[in-house]
Amino acid sequence: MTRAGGTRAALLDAALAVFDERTYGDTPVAVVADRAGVSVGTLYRYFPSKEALGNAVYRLWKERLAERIAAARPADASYAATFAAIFHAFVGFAADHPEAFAFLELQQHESYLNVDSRTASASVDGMAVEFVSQGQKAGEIRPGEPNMLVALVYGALVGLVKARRSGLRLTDDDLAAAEAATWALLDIRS
Amino acid sequence: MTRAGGTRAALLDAALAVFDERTYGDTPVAVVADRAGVSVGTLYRYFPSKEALGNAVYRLWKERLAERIAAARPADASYAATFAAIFHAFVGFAADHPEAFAFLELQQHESYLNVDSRTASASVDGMAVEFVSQGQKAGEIRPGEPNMLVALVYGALVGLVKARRSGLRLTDDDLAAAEAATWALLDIRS
Amino acid sequence: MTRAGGTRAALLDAALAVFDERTYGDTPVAVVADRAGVSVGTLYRYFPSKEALGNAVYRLWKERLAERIAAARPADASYAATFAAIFHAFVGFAADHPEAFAFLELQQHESYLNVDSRTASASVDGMAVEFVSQGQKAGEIRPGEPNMLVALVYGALVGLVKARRSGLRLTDDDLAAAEAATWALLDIRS
Amino acid sequence: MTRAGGTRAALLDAALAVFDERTYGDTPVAVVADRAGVSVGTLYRYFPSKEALGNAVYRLWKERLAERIAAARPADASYAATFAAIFHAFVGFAADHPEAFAFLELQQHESYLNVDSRTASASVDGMAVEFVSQGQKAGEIRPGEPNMLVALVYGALVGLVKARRSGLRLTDDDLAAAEAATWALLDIRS
DNA sequence: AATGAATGAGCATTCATTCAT
DNA sequence: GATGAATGAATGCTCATTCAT
Repeated sequence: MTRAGGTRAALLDAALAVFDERTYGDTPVAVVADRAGVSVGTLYRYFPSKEALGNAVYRLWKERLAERIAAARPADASYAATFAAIFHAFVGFAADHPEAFAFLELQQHESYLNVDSRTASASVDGMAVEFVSQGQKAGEIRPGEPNMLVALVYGALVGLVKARRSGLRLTDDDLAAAEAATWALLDIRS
Repeated sequence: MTRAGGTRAALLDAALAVFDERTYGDTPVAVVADRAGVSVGTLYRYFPSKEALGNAVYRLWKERLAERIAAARPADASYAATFAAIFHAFVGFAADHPEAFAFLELQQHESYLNVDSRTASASVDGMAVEFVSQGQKAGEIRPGEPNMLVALVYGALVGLVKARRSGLRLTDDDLAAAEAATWALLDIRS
Repeated sequence: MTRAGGTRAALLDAALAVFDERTYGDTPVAVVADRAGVSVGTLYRYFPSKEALGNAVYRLWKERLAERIAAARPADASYAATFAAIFHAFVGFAADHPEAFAFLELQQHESYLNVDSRTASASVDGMAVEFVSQGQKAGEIRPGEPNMLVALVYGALVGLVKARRSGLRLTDDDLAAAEAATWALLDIRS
Repeated sequence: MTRAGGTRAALLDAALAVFDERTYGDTPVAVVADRAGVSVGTLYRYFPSKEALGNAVYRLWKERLAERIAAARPADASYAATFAAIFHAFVGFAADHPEAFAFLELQQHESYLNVDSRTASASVDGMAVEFVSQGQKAGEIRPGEPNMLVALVYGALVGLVKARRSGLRLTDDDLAAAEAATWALLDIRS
């Protein structure tokens, strides 16, 4: 056990770590159990299958990401300011939990995600699409299919995090520039 | 055999098809051989291992993508026009070879790519970085770490293609809007 | 706990029930404990191993069967009447305790029965063989190796119970006919 | 490979042997493969699962038993003579293939037999029930539910073979007595 | 050259048994 | 006494790779 939260939390932590180092598909459950400091049998006491474990990890972190973004959104602010807040929440999440972000966005989960996990994922997307739609109505965000704009912005952010993961060192100024550039994707004035 | 190019080409075709339908990691070599209409033994006559096959597919299509982008780049044109050309080449490649694009950009290859494959990948990136650097010197592309800007743009493009793959229908107007938005990521005037 | 007899009896009851529904070999001890309403740990307080539990269940019911047959045997009666009494005891036992009879006679226990259980089993057989031998001496039962005749009769009865278990519906008249037929196996006049 | 018939036949032979020595449920597939002199992987090339292997063995021998009984049945003969022929076929089969007979009749297969196997099993039963029904119409076999009479006779035969398996030595005279006794189960004159 | 049978290490999962609380 | 979390050996099955034909 590596955490106060007990065995289950230790398993979720260990699973995230090793799923990130290798990949969900390339990680034997024995490796997860080892990392968590428990036996395979114990892992199966907490999760009925490897898939269930993968879904639990996925959902846990998607929900944390969703919460962080939801919490970051200021009540009254311009769209540019709101975007900045959301952008920082997103990049901050990726900075604080790089393994979690990489696991969520850089791996393919199609083959095992269940409906709850997909719902959690859709919730993050939904918030983003809604944000864009409202910005368009307010005349602050460029016109166009909102899902497409979200895909572009989300993809850009994922690309950014992926590049950092590959070794790209970025200063705070760089990140500020990244924010400005990404906002330009949406800004009606660009 | 499904191609004039012979058995090797048939295997590369089959591999791309099944690696896209499933995943490199989830695809038994027997499935590739079946799809190519040959036996496993024959597959191993052309490729010494599954990894070698995966690398060959990866490199083949990364190189085709690089060629298409290189060919698309106009000799003398504004940076905006050059960007438009590159954007179209990229999106056109994804439209013409959706399985290839998905295999290249939507899967994780870290665990098996060899140095040649990584070189081929870097060549696409290198062209993009060079384009951005020159644009910056010419005062047309916003300042900032060129690798970072490339990561943002490349990520946005990948996000766009991924969204289409997930079922998002886009009109030509939508794509024009996407191009404008993505160019705004770089445009010094944004 | 489902019985006045306490935890041990509850475990024996539960074990018989689930060993019949599934099979001794296919039943995890946790299922037995659950059914008895106790924890696995408690099961192991009463029985040192799964084998010990299996043997206890086996012996318990073999002994009950032996007692019932012994009790049914009339003091003075013709062999035909004695046979009828034994037959009824046997069939009555199977009717009253179908799970017990099925567990005893329809499963394979060779892999785990200990010597006490085998002794209990032999006691039932012994009574039958002795009955046949005496009947032969009295000129009422057909000649032949008594163990063989017992095997035929016992097998016929097992076949009958097995058929009922498989869904064959029998009236009282049918059962009377079965008794007559089975007696014919032994009757020197047949 | 232990047989001319090739790997598949060797696996069926090995499976019967070890399923008889232990039990279907208690036999790891690795033991079957070992006995057949092949690797586990090879076993799975011939049978998609352990269940499939179990069914194949079951069906193979049920069909052989059915064939032997069908072949033994004389065209024109009294019911007693026909019964004698069937009895001898049955006991002869058990004598010639004791492991097959034990596997078929002394184990529980309910948990894995598929519909084809059950059909094969029903074919043996069906022949017996038909024989009894016709004998009843001809006034040679005692009245009563034919399935019940078959269950008694079949059970008696199984009991006989089981006893021999347990070490009971029987002479030809004993077997003749067994036949007479078993026929008495059916004979209307008993 | 082509085939496909054979191999065996590797993986997800189960379950009898133990023991700290 | 009772509990149930923890253990880890065992099992069914897969699949990359080899090699005799």
